[in-house]
Amino acid sequence: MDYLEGLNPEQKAAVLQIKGPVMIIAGAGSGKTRVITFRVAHLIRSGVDSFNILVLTFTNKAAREMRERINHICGPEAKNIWMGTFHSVFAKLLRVEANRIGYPSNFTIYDTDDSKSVLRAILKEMQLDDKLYSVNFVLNRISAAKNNLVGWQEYQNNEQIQADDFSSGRGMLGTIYQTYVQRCYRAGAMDFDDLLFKTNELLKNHADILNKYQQKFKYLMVDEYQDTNFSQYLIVKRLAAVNENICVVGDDAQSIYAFRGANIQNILNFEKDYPDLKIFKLEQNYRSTQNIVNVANSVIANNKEQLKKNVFSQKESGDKIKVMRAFSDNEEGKLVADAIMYQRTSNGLKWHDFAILYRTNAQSRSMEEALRKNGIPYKIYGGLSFYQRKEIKDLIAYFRLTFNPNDEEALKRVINYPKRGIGDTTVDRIIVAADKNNITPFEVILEANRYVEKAPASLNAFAAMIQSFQVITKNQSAYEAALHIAQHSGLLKDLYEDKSVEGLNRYENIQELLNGIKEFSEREDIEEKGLDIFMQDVALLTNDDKDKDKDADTVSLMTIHSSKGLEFPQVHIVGLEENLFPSQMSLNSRSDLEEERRLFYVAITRAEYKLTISYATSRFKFGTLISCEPSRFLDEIDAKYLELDFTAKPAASSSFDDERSAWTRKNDTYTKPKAATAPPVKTTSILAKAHVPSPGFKPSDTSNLQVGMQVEHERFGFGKVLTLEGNKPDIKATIFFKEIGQKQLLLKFAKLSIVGVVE
DNA sequence: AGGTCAACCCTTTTT
DNA sequence: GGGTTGACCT
Repeated sequence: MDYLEGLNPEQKAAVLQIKGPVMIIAGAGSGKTRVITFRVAHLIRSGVDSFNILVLTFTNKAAREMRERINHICGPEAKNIWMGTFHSVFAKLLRVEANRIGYPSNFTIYDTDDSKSVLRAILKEMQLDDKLYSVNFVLNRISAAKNNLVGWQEYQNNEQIQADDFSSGRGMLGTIYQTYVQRCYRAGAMDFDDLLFKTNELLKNHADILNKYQQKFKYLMVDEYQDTNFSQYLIVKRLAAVNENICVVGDDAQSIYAFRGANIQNILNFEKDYPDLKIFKLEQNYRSTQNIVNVANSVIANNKEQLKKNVFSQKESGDKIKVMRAFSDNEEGKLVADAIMYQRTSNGLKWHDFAILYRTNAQSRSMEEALRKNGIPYKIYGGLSFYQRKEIKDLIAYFRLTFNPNDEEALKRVINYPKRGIGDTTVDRIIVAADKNNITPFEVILEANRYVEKAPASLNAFAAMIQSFQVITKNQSAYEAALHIAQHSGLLKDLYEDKSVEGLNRYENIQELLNGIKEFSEREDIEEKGLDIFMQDVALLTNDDKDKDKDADTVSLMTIHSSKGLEFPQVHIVGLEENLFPSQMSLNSRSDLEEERRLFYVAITRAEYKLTISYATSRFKFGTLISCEPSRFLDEIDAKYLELDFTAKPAASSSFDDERSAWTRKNDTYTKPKAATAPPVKTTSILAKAHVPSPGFKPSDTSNLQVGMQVEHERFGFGKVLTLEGNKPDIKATIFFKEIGQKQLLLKFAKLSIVGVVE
């Protein structure tokens, strides 16, 4: 039992308790990952069949790393464990059982963009006020319903929900929800929430299937349990109901995903579901200095709802937490960059010892600029992932359409990209015909001449192309098929011909995706290697799943949310300002504000020995300068842990005799140098303001327009006709306009009035 | 059908 | 400040 050495008593007890319900409350930096991996290893060593273990994690990355570590201890047995995110594990399960709920096993997984696009179409068709029914609002509402296992029927029949919707003037939400579900079904698609919703449906309505998986997953572990939602909670509860070998691990203080449906009550009330529960608390923080741990504790103490624990560190007390003030977001970037430069040089550190954490992605820009100016290498984590880039989504849409021609979002994406003369009008006609005849859009295209008026010949060609792809993917390897599709769709050529920097980049990204598929084709540890298998969980892959150069020596930039679980020797938390952190959206309720505070807690506890916090007193927001107040969270830190660094001062220096009051003083003693707050200059183009039509301007009949005539154009002003070319309806005129110069106009469109014949 | 330009959101956080 | 949408032009 060598792996049990080096665990503290509490960790060891948690690892050894393999039977019955277990809850491990793991404070930040308390060795949680070790405990989980060792516990799984211990299950296997104790004779549990690795096929009977299910481990649910928050990210794919966490699952991969854990599997590697278990593999290290237990060898290849580790491969048999079902391990992954809720979404990927149950997507896999649903593909096996899809026919039981009326879905094809090759169902598409719609990502958030797809979902929004479906909703946009529905809202447009229903002609609803897009202020009242914004896509984001509607999607959130539907998502919340699904995460609470409220289907559209129940949504429509629930008096409370209906009363709420009607009182806010959004009585159509139930109908939108219904249409959305039906559209997804018609497209053979599930959205992210469906993966959990449908799993619940499956387990609830099919006793044999529930029984099958209860027998299979005799041992369950759930990581980051504080971030599970009701839908996830119920899946776990159902699966664990017979054996009750359920172990959840988490930290209520780090629950930061309530905004997307996570329910902190799942962990706070876990004991109620399992009276025999054994609770273990990991309270020793092995990551950070005492000062950092104490600061974190003092902040989180302001929250009411939490499980009791006492996180402590036995490391040195360490440096105080430095607080820097800047006068603008750009200056904040500069201060941070300078501090990193200084620290690296004077302590012989690497760039990768530093992380900059922020509340919102938009804050990365000022940081990036400062780092670039100083020649500091950096990498942004999160943000737009590889798989969210347009060109990647385009090619993947071709793949999706090949395997599931009913995938309407994929169809809309590529039917006219690259351009093949199938415009919006034709697409609209296809959709209308599909609705009318109760068939899918692709079925309409297959018989375009029958269903679509003025169907362009390119429609038939498009259908034939997709069908040829279907043949190719059956007979060729994933890589060969993918390359074939990239070439024959015209996508590769289209990108190749774009010689701009971005175009080149896009072309390279496609090459990279193809390379990835090639690697997949050549893998030896899996049997099925078709493109269809590669595609199965592409929608679930995220940023950290494609880290090619993670060993690079760079400063890390990321949102606090994506920093969860990571640690860095030196951490900068930036933008500690009211309305930014805590976010303005969180100020209305105690629970939202407490979530912000937990977020701050997470940020603080990423640091090993040096933590620097900064804020700016003014910042650009939506292109305009606003002034900012220091965050209330700064007030919550006991001053004895802090070291204020206000050396960056504007010309008119300020007096900070009373340091504590510096935060709270609403009107700083110095006057902020009046930044250029002149109204933003409207950069109207020369064209736009070129001409105001003469009073009574009216386009005249131009069928007998002659070269040399003087004309007036609605926007371009007065000019003279230089040449006329082309035949009847498509006559093109070259006209020299006094104000803007020469232009070519098609007479059938141009709004011209003949002023006179001169010369 | 397709390209260009102004107006319009917008910023929480993401599996 | 930046990306997306819709109107208008060709």
